[in-house]
Amino acid sequence: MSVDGDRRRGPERSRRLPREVRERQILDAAVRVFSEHGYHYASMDEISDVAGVSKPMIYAYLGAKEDLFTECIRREAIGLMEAISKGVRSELTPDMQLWHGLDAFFGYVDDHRESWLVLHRQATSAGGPFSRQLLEMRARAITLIDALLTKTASSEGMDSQARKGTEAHAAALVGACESLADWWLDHPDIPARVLATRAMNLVWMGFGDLMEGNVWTPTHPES
Amino acid sequence: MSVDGDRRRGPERSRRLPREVRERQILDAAVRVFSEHGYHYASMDEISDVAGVSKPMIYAYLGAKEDLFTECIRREAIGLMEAISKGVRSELTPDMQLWHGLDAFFGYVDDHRESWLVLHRQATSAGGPFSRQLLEMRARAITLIDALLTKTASSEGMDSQARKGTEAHAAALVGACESLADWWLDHPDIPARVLATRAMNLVWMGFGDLMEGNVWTPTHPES
Amino acid sequence: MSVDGDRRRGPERSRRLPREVRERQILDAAVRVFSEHGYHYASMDEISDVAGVSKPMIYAYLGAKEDLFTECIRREAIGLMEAISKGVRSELTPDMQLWHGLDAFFGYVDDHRESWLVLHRQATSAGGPFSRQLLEMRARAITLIDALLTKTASSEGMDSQARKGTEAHAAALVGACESLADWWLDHPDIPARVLATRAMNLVWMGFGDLMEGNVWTPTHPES
Amino acid sequence: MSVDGDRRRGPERSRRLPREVRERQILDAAVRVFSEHGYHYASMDEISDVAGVSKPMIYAYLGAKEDLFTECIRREAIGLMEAISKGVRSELTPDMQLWHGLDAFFGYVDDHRESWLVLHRQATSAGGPFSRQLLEMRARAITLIDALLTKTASSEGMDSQARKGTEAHAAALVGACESLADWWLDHPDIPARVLATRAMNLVWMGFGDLMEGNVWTPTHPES
DNA sequence: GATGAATGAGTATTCATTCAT
DNA sequence: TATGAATGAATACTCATTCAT
Repeated sequence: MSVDGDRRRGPERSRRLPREVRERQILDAAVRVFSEHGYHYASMDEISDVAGVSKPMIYAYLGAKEDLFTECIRREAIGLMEAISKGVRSELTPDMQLWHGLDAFFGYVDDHRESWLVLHRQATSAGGPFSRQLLEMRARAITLIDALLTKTASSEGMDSQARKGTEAHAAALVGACESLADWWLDHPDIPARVLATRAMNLVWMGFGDLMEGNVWTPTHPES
Repeated sequence: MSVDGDRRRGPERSRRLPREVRERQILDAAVRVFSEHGYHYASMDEISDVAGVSKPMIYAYLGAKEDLFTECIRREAIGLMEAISKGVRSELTPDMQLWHGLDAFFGYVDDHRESWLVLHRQATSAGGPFSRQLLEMRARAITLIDALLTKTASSEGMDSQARKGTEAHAAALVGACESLADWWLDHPDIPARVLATRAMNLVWMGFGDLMEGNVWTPTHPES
Repeated sequence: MSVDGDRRRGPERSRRLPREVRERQILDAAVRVFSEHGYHYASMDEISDVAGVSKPMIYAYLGAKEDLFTECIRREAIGLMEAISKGVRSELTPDMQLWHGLDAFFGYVDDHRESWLVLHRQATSAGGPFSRQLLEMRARAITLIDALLTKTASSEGMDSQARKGTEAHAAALVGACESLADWWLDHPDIPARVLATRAMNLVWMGFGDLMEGNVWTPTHPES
Repeated sequence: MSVDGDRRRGPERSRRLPREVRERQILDAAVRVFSEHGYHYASMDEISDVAGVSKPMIYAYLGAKEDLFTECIRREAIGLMEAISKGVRSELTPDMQLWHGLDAFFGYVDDHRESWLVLHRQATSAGGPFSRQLLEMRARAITLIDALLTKTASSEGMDSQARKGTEAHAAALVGACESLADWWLDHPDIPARVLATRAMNLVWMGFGDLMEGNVWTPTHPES
């Protein structure tokens, strides 16, 4: 299948490294391979090859293929959530929190396409036990957004009926962002910030407003 | 692996059926099995079992596993798009077209969970050659929505900058609907119509409006 | 494997033919397919296709694949032997009999490459039960030649030691002719008669004589 | 299919052998099985069984069935050609070179029936990509003999017409030897040397001479 | 700590062959 | 007579996983 004779190798297979380093090597390789071929078409052989480590090491350090994949997702999910969390500072107003969160999200995806691919494409549908990891992250994201929306809503005295819908609304927003990120892969010239703005408008203004020329913009644009 | 000893069988293995019928049987079984286990964990053995047909028939009629899966996607994608198309009648105003399209979408997903699972979850990430089929359908959906949005925009004299964004907006909407449909799986009590309404509001009104009590509703609610 | 979409078909699948005709149709197709792909790579499907007859017919008329192949060999072997026999008329002197036999052999191979391929290449090594059929034909040929050689030998008072070797000599001659015929496939410009002459010289004169300019030629060259 | 319940096993399945050794074991087993059943009827299962090695090892070390078979042919062809080359020492006169070459050939076949079977029977007709390997060896042999004949011919002032025929003559000789070797399988009592002598006489003297009592003999008969 | 050697268990795919019509 | 429909049985090949060193 993978015919490339000059198999790119990872680190020059230096010996006797501390466990911590090895683990990172392996995970890096795994993310790369998983993002390239998908969970099922990725073989432990290739991962060990790319990592510059023998297969038994992988099993010793990170367990079976499933565990390895799960760990990949976990690591990348944490990375993504951390990036987002950094943006969402609690001293900001809800809408600015949301804006910075979106901005951080698209910025992260921009910088870590492989991570994003693993998280979104592979993890979603790799099969059984992985979705959970992913769904949890998604759930966290939805909850986060839901909280923001709810806070806004209650502070502005939103009627109770609309309030009920915030969770669904948050789910929709997450999906919209994922979809935008996907769509982005085919339109790579667009800067991250533009996408973030679009997502923000989608949530905040709605298409109806857009038509009337009401566009949301960050009040204090940065950098 | 598959532990159910009393393997459920499909049709009572009646013999000598015309090709057309068998093909449908097989596709039905395939959709069922693929939606349940995912592409990779689905085995031809189980599919043939569920279809009540021997494996050689499957290969004779529908080709290798890849072809079979592709055909599943194709059939379901067509089904979904037809359902939607039925809603989007061109004599309606754009917003009503959009509304009926969304309504049809959620209605279809409600009635054909398996089909939706195959289309959304499995096909997205099954690996190589399948995404294309899927991406095409998605692209068609995006184009369709884009057209609606653009028509509205131009008829209402939208400024050119916002008009540029309609495709991304459409992509976001598609993603949002997918995500809503997914989220729905965990909240099955909500009626399809409610979701459609929410999606419509998301697109049309934006959250800002929602907070102000501006809620879009179909002018002529039906049934 | 066989990708030719416009699968050449045999006779226009006319119906209700007498058994005899059908059998010939089938055998013709079989010889063609076997000679092209070899016994194992030939599929009953392709044969039935080429013959313009459904598979059950083949089984009804000619039995299983093995039987079919055996019958092919039988028919072609008979054809070849008959051609040769026609040349070897008993009223001729032994050397002229041999000469005409060789001439007939190369002439036949020239006219029936497919038959020859089936007989020589496929039948030789197709595996178990076929070689017999082939070996029998070969044995008949060897016996025939042996008889000629022996007759010559005894009529010329050959010493008994040399006489013992005639069978091996005959075997060698048969092999030499086969090899020549094979070699011929790569040098198709050479006329059949030239090869026959060469074979004759090989047997009759030996290389030593050839060097001395002793060349055997048919005394009465024809047409 | 293979009915011998008490499947003979190869080496006592000793563990942890270096790759080189395993490869030889596997090739030995493969030659044995291929020579016995032929390429198509030989199953990888049986080969792995006979080799005392699991199938994955075979694939890891020697590749797919085709590759394995090709490698068998290559190894055996090299063995045969080396044996012959040892006999054909360039300081000898051409006829003695030829004689020793023939002697070496029949000696080798005598000692390695299985190898010969694989080379001659199976490789000839196994189907597609193998014949090449074989045909190359054959071509080498023909060229070798052709060179010998040509050298003799030119040194003795053979006329140009006869000289042209040496390649065909060589091809015929190769075929004759193969045929003799085959025929030998049914007459195993005959010593190799006798066959070599007969082949030599066939080439060198021709039947005509034989009848006159002219027999070629090695001037310095050995062991 | 690190790995080359080794395998069990599974899966897609094919093909000769035979009913039922 | 003639065939489309149907299958049992086999086989090549792969991959995650684990010893023995």
